[in-house]
Formats: sequence, structure tokens, C-alpha cells
Amino acid sequence: MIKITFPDKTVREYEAGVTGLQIAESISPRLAQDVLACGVNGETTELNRPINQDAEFVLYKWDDEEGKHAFWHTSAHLMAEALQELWPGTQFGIGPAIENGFYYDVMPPAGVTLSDANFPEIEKKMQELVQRKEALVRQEIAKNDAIKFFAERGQSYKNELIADLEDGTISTYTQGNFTDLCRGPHLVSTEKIKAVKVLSLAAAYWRGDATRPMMTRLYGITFPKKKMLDEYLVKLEEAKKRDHRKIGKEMELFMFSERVGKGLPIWLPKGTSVRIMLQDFLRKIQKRYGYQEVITPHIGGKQLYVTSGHYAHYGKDSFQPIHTPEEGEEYMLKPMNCPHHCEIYASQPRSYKDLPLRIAEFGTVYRYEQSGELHGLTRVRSFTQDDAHLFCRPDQVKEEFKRVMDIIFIVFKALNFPEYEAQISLRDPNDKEKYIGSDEVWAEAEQAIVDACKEKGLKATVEYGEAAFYGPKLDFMIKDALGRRWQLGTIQVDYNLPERFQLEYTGSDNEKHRPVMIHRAPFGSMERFIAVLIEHTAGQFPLWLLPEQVALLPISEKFNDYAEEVCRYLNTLDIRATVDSRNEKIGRKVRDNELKRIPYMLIVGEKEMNEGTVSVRKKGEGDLGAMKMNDFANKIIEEVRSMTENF
RNA sequence: GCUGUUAUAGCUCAGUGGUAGAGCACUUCCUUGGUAAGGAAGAGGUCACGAGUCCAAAUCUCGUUAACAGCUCCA
Repeated sequence: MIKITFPDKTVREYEAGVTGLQIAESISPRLAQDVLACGVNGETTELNRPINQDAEFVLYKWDDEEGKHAFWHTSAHLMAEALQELWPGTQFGIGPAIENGFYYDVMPPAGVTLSDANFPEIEKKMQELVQRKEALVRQEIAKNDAIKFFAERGQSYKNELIADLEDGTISTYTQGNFTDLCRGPHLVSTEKIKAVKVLSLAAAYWRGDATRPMMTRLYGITFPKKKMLDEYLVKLEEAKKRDHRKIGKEMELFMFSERVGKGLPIWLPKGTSVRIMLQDFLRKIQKRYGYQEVITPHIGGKQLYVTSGHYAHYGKDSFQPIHTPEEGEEYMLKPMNCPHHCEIYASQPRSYKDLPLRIAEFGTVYRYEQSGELHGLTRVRSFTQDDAHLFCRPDQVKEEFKRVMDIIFIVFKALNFPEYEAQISLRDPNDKEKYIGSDEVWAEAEQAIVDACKEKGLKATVEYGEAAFYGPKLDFMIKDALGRRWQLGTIQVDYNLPERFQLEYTGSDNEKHRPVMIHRAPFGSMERFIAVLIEHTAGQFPLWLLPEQVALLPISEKFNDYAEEVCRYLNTLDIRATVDSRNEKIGRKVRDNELKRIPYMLIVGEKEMNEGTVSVRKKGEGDLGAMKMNDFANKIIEEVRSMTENF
């Protein structure tokens, strides 16, 4: 007998060799039906693998990441099986489960080109294969046998993968006639896959290497119930409606012009208004946290970037230098604000008593992003960072770091971004050559970040090898409407620039010391932040961010005067209201755009005029009925206050 | 940058070798005061740009530019 410990710490005894499925059956038949995979001592495995010794045990259903993962991973195999049947000779690369579904990189046989026209037949074949209720059979295989097996089937990509694996750790999974090199885990059989959809197709380099052949990547998603697929597809459609590029156009927030250039956003009046409100909001907080705002030029002498080291690193991959009529004079568009700020620091002698020095700037920078990378407002070639550089003593790093985290938390809270992810990026411990600075300072800085997160109770994933070459960092990520992750807030510790710019301060010991620099941007960039904000709110910004909070619609021109009067009254209370000029003639005509943008609409006619009231409609809530002007004004003031007072 | 797809009215799109289309939006007039009203009339397009094939190109071919999806990249 062996002891099986469940997550709630209860322990049950089973015969040695019991499988996860049998354990599930012993609890309830319903559970046995729903369960997809199980965890044994922290390792996710198949339900039919025997358990031979005492173990911590957990069952994974659809709602668990591990369950979904196994489900989609098996689905990837199913799709591969379908492709093999439809186009024999197809070579397979890798086919993992991803956040939403799975993909498989394949190389169709010569002469075959896959397109979305093939999706229906692939789906049909997958469904047909599901009907066969094939079991997935795991087999441990010796390296040489594996190589021979896949070589016989012409699967050279698989053999390249095997070459990197250690003998004794190699396994395959077979369902029907399809055998794949795979670590698992999988479903016991494909029969649970009830709904399949091939979503899209794209090219991807083999192993992400641009010098290697380009494979066809097929994305798909599957569900245990047909209804779930339908719901997912509806959700996808909904997400597309929230796309910031679409809403930005509709709301006239920003635009692009082919003649101005790709990746160069142009902020329209309404977008500019939102952006200024956001900047003012952050200014208010930064002032409280001891920041001083500066303004620096959009270009800098080439020597500035030679000094900073960016010229050597990125010179060729940036916008090229600007030349003046004078021979040999070169300027570069600034790709970041740090060097300018370093010059500010260096402009006068600094004492330890002056530190930390916090220099902030809404600095517009220009980066030559590859053309295929450009994406709405989230990836552009000219953007404005809500940048700041903190120059501090080494012993102040942790404290400053925590203060920056506070600001980021305030921002996320004020804008209602509860679902951010935090990532600590540290050095690759095996490749210390890549990084600048001594082991000690790195260890110290990394520890400071980890400690700061711990002390602030922030859950962050740690990624090794993701640090910048000049220091470790903490990034905050938010997902857009389609679940793509974008980095917004960032805090980075930098030992490189102070060194390169020979920055110093005089310590209490009357000796010169080198300050530590912290780069930080709570929004990341105004462009990206607003893009994500649009997608999260579907364009319905918080009240305090809006260009106008209230639109007044007179039912007919007879009531214009009353509307104007109400408007003036609201304005005296600092409530931004306007009579919608498009509706002066006929009050009923309301443009979709106005309805999308403005949270409150007041409709006035004879009844209201006589009673001194307004008919209130709130976006998303509909008709709130007639309200006395005072009551309405108080309601708005209360609403705005409740959102802003905690900042 | 790479692979693929796309580009027609302000917006969403149809048109696939033979005189440029619809819905919404816009302008004017009529009707109606009530939350995306109805009717009539009208304006708006070198069909992204440049070459080529053809009697004839929005349509076919090539190139350019831009956008979209994915890959690679992101100081």
C-alpha cells in the first residue's frame, strides 16, 4: 500500500501501481469524468501512469492550467496526426500548448502549401480522428532507437531535437498511426476533444532562427464542449471590437499618416486631452514623491551616445545621425532620455546630502523599430516616456525602488488595472560576461529588487538572463484585448551610465563616490499605456480622464438657452460639460461616437426646463430619470472624488 | 527585416477585364420635439502609388508604399 496525500492534506491509502484515474474514480465518478491530468509530487503526468510510491497528489481539471495544458498539448498531436493523414510526408517541428490553445510548426511535403482554405478539412479530419477514440501510448525510448525511428520517417527536425536530448530521458507518444517525440504529459485519449478550431496560420523560423528554414505554424484551439468553443469565438470577436486602433480612430484620439511616416503617431485633440490628464495626474504624484521635472532637447550630439555606449550598441540600428551644414557635426534623435539627465546630474558638484536626486521628464524618444514590429500605439517609432532617473547612494537603492513601486501601484489602482504581472529580470548566472559591472554590485542590486518585492508583498516571476546589460530590472506587464502581453511600468537599476558619465558625489567621508542610477517609467510610455487603457475600458475612460464628462442635448433648438445655462452652472462646479453642437437643431440625433465617449448625457426639453431638472442617461446604465441639477452635480462630484482622492 | 494577407466614398464593405456601388455618416428641404426618428433630393472616389499586358485594367502581371497576423527584435 502507498500513501496518497491530497492538496487539503488528507491522506488515503491505495495499492501500489494505482493510476490517477483510479484515484479519481475512488472519489467520485463525476470527477473521474472531468479530470484531465494529475500532479504527482509536483510533476504533471498522465492519468494512466501507475504511481508506485507515497506521493503528494493533485487532480487537474479543465479549470486548472495543467489540465488545459495537457488537453491542448494532446490536441496539437491530434492536429499533427490529421496533417499526416491528409498530407503524408509532412515534417513536424514542435507543437506546444500555449496560453490559448496550441500550435504546431510543420513543413508540408514539397508542392503542398497550406492556407486558411485548408482549415475546414483539417478540422474535419481531426474530428474524424477523435471518433476513433485513440489512446495515447507513452514509450520510453533509447536515443539511438529514437533517431533511427524518426530518420526512417524522414522527420529530420525531430532528430535535430533528439540530438540535444540526453539518452534515457527520451519518450514518445503514439496515438493511432502517429508517433511524436514528446515529454508529455497528455490526456489518456483523444476522445475528450469535442470541439476543434484551426485558428490561423503563420510562418515561423525553425527554432526561431532567421537563418533556418521557414515553417508553417498552424494555430488551433480545442474544447471539451462545443459550447465553450462558441463562447471563445464570441469572446474573440468582442476583443476585436476593443482594439485600441479601432476605438482610437472612432473616438478621434490619434491617427497615422503615411506621409508623416510609419510608426509615428499623431495625437488628435481628444487624445491629447486624455494624455495631458494622465500626465498631470502623474505630475501630482511625482511632486509628492520629490521629483523635479525637466525638459531636454529631442536631439543630442553623437558624442553623448558614444559616451553612453548606446552608439556602439545600437548605432547601426537606430535612426541615422542628423548632419548640419557645418562639416563633421552630427546629432542623433534621442532614443532615450538618460544621457541628457546624466548631463544634468554632472552639471554641478553633488553631495551625499543632495541624494537621491530625482529628475523626471515626459521625454519623447525615437527608436528605429523594425517595420514588421510596428503595432498601433503599442509599438511605435516615436513615443513619450514618463521617464525619470533617480541618482542615489548604493544604500538608498532599495528604499528608492520601493518608493517607485508605490507610484506604480497608485497608477495601476487609479486606472483599475488589477491584473498586471510583475517580472524580475536578473542576470544569466552562466554568462556573466554579457553584463557590465562587478559581481558584488550585481548581487547587491538583484538582492535589493528581490527584497523590495518581498517587502511590498509583490508576487513577481523571476527570469534569469532577461536583465539589461547594465543592470537588473522589474517590469510590469498588462495584457491587451487579445491577451498579448505588453510591458508598461518598468524600474531598472543601472551601474553602467554613472560609470560612463563619471558621475560622482562627495560622501560624508569627503571622498568621491559613484551614485547608482534608477530608470523608471510607471506608464512605460504614454502611447502604449493609453493603448492598453483603451482596450481595458473599451474606450470608456474613467471620468476624470475624459475630455468632457457631460454632454447636454437640447431636444430642439428651443431649449438651447436652457442647455447653455445648465452647462455654465456645471462648469462653475468644475464639471466639464458642453452642449453638443451637433444636436442644436434636433436633439434626437446623437452620434455613436459621442455616446461612446461621454459617460453622462443630459437631455433637456420643456418638461425639464419648467421643473428645473435634467433627464440623465449614464453610459452603460441607461436612463436614470429626471434629476434636479444640484443632485446631478453632487452625484458627479462624488463620483470623481471617490476615484481621485486616494491617489 | 522575414513569411503570408490586404489596400474601392469619412466609416464598414460589395464589385474579379467593358461608363464606380450599398449601408451608415455628411449637405439641403419636409415631417417629428424624447434618447441611434421617417421621407425627398444632393454632394462625395486620379479604386494606395508607379510601370507593364490588352482594343479596353479597380479587376491580370511586376515593382513601391502602408496596414494586418505571426516569427525575429525591443536601449
